[in-house]
Amino acid sequence: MTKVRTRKRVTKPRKIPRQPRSNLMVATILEAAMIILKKHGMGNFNTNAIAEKAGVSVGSLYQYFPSKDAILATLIRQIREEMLADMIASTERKDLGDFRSETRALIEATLQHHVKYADVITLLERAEDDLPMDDDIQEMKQKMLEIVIALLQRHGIENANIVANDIIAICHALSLSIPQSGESNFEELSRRMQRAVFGYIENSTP
Amino acid sequence: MTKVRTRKRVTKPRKIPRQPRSNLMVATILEAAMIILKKHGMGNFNTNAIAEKAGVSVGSLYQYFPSKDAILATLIRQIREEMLADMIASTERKDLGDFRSETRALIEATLQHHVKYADVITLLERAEDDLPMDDDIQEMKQKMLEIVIALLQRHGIENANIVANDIIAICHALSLSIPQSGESNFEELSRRMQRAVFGYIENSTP
Amino acid sequence: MTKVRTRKRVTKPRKIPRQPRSNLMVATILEAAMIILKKHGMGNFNTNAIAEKAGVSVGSLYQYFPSKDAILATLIRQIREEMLADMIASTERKDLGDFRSETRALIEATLQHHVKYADVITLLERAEDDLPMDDDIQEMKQKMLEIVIALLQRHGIENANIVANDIIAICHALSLSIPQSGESNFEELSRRMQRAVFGYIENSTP
Amino acid sequence: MTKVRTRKRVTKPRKIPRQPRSNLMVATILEAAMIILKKHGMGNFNTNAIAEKAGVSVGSLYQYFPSKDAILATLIRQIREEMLADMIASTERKDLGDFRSETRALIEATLQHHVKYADVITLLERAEDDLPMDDDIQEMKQKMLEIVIALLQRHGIENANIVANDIIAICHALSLSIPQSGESNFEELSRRMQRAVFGYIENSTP
DNA sequence: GATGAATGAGGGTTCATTCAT
DNA sequence: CATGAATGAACCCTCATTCAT
Repeated sequence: MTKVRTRKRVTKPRKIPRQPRSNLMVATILEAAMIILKKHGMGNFNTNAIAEKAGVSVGSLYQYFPSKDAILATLIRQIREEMLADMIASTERKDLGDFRSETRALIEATLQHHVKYADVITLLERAEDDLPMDDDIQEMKQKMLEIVIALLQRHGIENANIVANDIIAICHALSLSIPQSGESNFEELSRRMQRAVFGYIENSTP
Repeated sequence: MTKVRTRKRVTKPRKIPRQPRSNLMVATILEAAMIILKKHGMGNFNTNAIAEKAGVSVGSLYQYFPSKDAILATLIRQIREEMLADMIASTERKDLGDFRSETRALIEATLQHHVKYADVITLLERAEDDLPMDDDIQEMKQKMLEIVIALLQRHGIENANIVANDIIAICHALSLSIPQSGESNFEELSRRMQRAVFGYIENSTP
Repeated sequence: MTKVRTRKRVTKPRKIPRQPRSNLMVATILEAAMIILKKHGMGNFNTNAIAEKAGVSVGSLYQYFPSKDAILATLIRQIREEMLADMIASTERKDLGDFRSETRALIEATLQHHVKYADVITLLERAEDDLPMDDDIQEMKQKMLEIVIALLQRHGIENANIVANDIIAICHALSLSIPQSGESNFEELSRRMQRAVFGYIENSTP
Repeated sequence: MTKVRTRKRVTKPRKIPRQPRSNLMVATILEAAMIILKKHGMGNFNTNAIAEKAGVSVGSLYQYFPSKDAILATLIRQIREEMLADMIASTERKDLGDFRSETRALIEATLQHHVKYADVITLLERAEDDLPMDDDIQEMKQKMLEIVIALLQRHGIENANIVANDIIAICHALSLSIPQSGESNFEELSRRMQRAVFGYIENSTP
C-alpha cells in the first residue's frame, strides 16, 4: 500500500549557509537527495537514505535542513532558478529579434530543461503542489510567466496573460512525453512544441 | 514531513459485489474516500480515516477492498470508465459530421469531466502513475487514444498517432487550470482548448 | 512474521449436541477443520476458512462451538479418544499373552495412529500444550498411561510408573520421523520402536 | 482464541553488531524476548511487548532485528550454538575413551542443556519448524548429528545413521519430562536416558 | 559541529466473535 | 436456527526527528 504522512512542514533551510564548508555540505546533501530521487523515486526518498548516500550523518543533515521537506523544497528551488536563468538568457540573446525566433529560443530552453531533469521533474512538481512552498518560488514562477507575457506583448499578441499561461501549460504537457520518447528526439519534440505554440497563437478559431 | 511507503500492491476489489447491500457498502466507502481525497489530499488518505468517514469499521472496508491501493485503483477506474463512456457517447452523436464539430464535442466531453472532478483528478492521476494499474485501465486509456486517432484519420490528418497523443496532452494540460479559473468559465476554457487543438492540427509551421 | 494472539479460551463445545442434524453439523465442521489443518497448517486455521470449507456460515459454526479453540480441542479429543480405544482394543486381544506380543501390539497400535494422522498430530499436540485442555482429556491420557503401567506390572517390571512414561515418550519421539520416512516403512519403524522399548525395559545399565 | 499469521519472513539480524553499545542492545532485546517467552509463551511474544520489557522503543528493536521472526531465529541460533559447542566440548574430553563413557558425556551435555532451557526449548523448537531457518542452523543440526554418528561408528555400531537419529530423538523426548520432574533429578534423568540409549543400541530384538 | 542511536506516533491489515435480519 | 456483514482490538513495521555523547 501507499502511505503518506504529514506533520508540520518547514520548508526553509535552517540557516543560510555562507561558509565554504557548509556550502559543500549542503551541496553534497542535495546531490545525494537528487540521486535517490532519480534512482528510487519518492518511495525511498527518506532522510536516512539521503544522509547515507551523502556520506553524512542524519544529524548533520538536520543541521542544514530543518526537515525533509526543506530538502525537497530546495531541490525544487534549484531547478526553478536554473530554469528561470535559462529563460532570461534565452531572452537576452540579441541575435534573434523576430517573434518566431525568440519564441523558438524560449521553447528550446524549456525543452532542454525537461530533457536534463526528465527523471525527477515530475516528482518535484508533485512535491511542489503538496508542499507549502515559499514565496520566492512563487515569485520565480511569476517571473517566468512575465517573461512570456512580455514576449507576447512585445509582438502585439492579445490577451497575453492568458495566452502565456496556456502555452506554458502546453509546453509543459508536451515535454512530459520525454521519458518515453527518449532524449534523442530533441529535434522532433521541439518541432511539435512549436507547432502547438504557434498553432495556438496564430489561430483564433472559434 | 512527507512519508511515502510501499509494499505489495493489490488493486482489484476483493469481491465483485452484486447484492444491494454490498453495492451500498462499496459505494459508501468510495464516496468517503473521495471526500477525504478532496478535503485532505493524499496526506490523510488512510484506511482508518476512510472507514471512519464512511461510518464503517476498518474491517468492513477490508471486506470489500483488499488494500488501500485497491480503493484508489477503483476510484481511478470509475473516473476512467465514465470518461471513456462520455467520449464514446460524444462520438456517436450523429448530428455532427464535420471535423470541427466532432472534435469540439470530444473536447467538451473531456472538459466537462475535468470540471466535475477538478479537485481530485490530479491526485488520482498521480496515484495512477505510482500504482501497478490493472490491464483494464491500460485498455481504457488505449481506447480513448484510439477514439481520437480514429477521428483524426477519418478526416485525413497525417501522423494521427502522434497528433492524438499531443492534443490529448494539450487538453489535459489546459484543463488543469480549472481549479484556478473556477467552473464558471466553461465556455472560455472550451474556446481556449479548441484554439490550441485546431491550432496544432491546422498548423504545420516548422 | 508470526503472530499469535490470545483472548479468553473456551474449549468446551457450546452444547452437547444430540440431534442427528446437530451431530452432522458438528462432524462437518470438524472434518473441514481437519482438512484445513492438513493442507494449510495453523497459518490458515481460522474460523472463516473452516466455515467456508464446511459449507456453513460462521454463525452456525459458533452455534456449535463456543470458540475457535473449542474446535481445536474437539479435534484433539477425537484423536485421543480413537487412540485410547485402539490401545484398549489391542490390550483386550486375548490371542496374545506373553509380554513381547502384548507390547508389540500396543506399539503397533500407537504407530498406526501416528501414520494415520501424520500430517496433523504435531500441530494438534502443540495446540494441546497451549490450550487449557479439559479434564476429560487429562483423564484419557491418564488412562493410556495406566494401560501401559498395567501391562508392565502384569509382567513384573519394576518402577512401572516411570518406565511407562518413558517408553511412551520414546515411542512418541520415534513416530515423529514418520513424515520424513513415509508411510511405507511401517515394518521398519515398528522394529526400531520395539528395539527402543525392549532395549529400555530389559536394560538396567547404570 | 489463538491466532497465527504469516508474511514474508526475515530471520537474519539486521546488522552484525560489533560496537559494545550495539551488542548490549542486542543482548538486552534477546533477554527481554527470552523472558517474555518464558513467562507468557508465544501468545504475548510481540515486538511491542519485547521492546517494552527491554526498556527500549520498538524503533530501536527494529534497528537491530529486521523482524519479529529474526528475534526468534536468533534465540534459536543462540541455543543451538551453545548446544553444539557443548557437544563438541564433551567429545573432546580425552579422559574418557570407552564407548559408554563417551556416550554418557554426550547424554549429560544434552541433558544439561535441556535443564537450563527447560521453559523455552519447546517453544523455540516449534518456532524453528515454522520459520524458514537459515542454512547455518541446518548446518549446526547436521553437525550435531554427525558427532553422534561419528561416535557410533568409532565403536563399530551398525546403521550408525539411523541409530543416531533415533537416540537423539529418544534423548530429546525424555528430556521433555524435565519441566514436570524439576531440575533436581538430574541424576535420575541421566540414568533413564542412558538406559534408553544403551538399551536401544545393545538390543537387536526383533 | 558532527554523530547515529533512540524515539514513538502513525498506518496497513487480520480475524475471532457478535448480532441484526 | 442460520446467515454473513460488521466490528475493532491487536500487532507489525517505518521513518522523520531529537539529543546525549
